[in-house]
Amino acid sequence: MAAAITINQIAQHVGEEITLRGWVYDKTETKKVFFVMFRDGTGLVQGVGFKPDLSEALIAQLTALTQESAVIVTGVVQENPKAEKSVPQGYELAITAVEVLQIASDYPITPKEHGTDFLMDNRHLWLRSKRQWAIMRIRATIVHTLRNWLDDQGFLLVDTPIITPTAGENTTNLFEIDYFGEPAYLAQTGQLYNEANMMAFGKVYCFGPTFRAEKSKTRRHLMEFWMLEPEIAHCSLEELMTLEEQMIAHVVSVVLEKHQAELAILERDLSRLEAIKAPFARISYDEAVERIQAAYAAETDPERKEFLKIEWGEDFGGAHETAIAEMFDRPVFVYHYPTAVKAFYMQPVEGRPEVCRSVDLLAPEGYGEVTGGSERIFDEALMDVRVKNFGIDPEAYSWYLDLRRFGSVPHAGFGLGLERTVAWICGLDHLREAIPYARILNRKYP
RNA sequence: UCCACAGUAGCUCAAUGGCAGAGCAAUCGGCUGUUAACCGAUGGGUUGUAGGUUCGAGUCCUACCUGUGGAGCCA
Repeated sequence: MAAAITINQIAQHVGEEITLRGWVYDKTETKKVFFVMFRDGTGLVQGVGFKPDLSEALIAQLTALTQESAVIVTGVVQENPKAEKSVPQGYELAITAVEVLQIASDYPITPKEHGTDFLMDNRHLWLRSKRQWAIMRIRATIVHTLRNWLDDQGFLLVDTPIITPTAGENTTNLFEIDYFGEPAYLAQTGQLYNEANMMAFGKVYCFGPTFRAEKSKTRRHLMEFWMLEPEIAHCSLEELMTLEEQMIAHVVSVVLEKHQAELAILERDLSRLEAIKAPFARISYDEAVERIQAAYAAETDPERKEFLKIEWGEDFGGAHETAIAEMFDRPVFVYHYPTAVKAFYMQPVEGRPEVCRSVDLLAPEGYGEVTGGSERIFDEALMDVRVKNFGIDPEAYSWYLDLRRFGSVPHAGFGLGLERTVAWICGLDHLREAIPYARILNRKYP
């Protein structure tokens, strides 16, 4: 019995007879030759069966194989530069034996084109496709790299709860659940707990799913998405930006280093990723508004022009973010947003309380806001005023207000939307492909 | 919630108000180191639902359902 290996190890076994455990990805049969593409989760390799060399029994087995049938296949690894659809490229398997575990019939996803609705209904099967394979592997690397990088920088992972008694940011847009007769909510953010954890451990982060019951119906929104949220004691907004740009530039470089094959499958423009080097541009909200207004003045298409309209004080829409991002070849920080459009806990700018010490990072190519962060208010009296003005019940937040009473320090933090980061790095046109099972408006199946 | 578009074979789509079709997939046969292979044959339909106009509706009208794209909201 030949040694069982995985396809990603195949280059180390040229000339050897090996065994693969996987599935049939595709099959072409001619009078003389079988070409069976196998996948095993680690890669794709074409198996070749030259009929005159095969036993009748093996020919019968290969004839019966269908797309997505489960097989254990044995063969001799050969180099073949023409095997360019394989991953890794350049290898194929001369089939010597096949053990069939299950014959699949009428697999719904064919090599031809399909519509979004059909693919989303078959997401559990769609994940087997080459493109989804590439995305999920890059997503895993992004998660791994982000966490490792923070760990190496002295951050401590401290998990925050998913079931929470009160709203994190916005009082609407919460998923309410029945907590033994009491209302509770799925977390929109771990940030408030993060601040408590930061006071305990200095530099912390949480990473987990967050939930927004927004009736958003765009390519940039999910009801359930994963967020990485670092929170740092004694950190200024400028230091926060430096941390973010180093972290993100590092993640992009690791993906470029480890996932050339996956990026090729996704047909990603590598030059756009290779440009992602720290430092990133930093512009104020004031400057951003001026730049958008200039773009508005220059825009000739009346439809596009309408979306670019903006007055100082308004938050950015998708078109505004894209217009700003298009002016740079790498992500751009926009800082000091109007206090009125941001959350209650953001520190006002000294001498200019109408803007706050907040910063969003806009990804290139129209991928929008990938991080949002700020310095937090640490003065107890100011926090009390803000809580009152935002109509927040101080009783429900008394544990949070305690943080300003017991050893309050200046601090800052941000949240990074994982799916937006994945979509940007992979060059996806919709967030639904950036997460295994997307929860989007009116869709929770499968 | 609002705006726009769409719903016809397993999938992707055609069909001036007048016989409901093609490609792919499936099945069968042929052919070729193929890789979205190619060639031939076969099977496959309550045209999203309900109602209306009409001699006649996939097509026009009304309502609803579902989906897609976008707005607002946000990461």
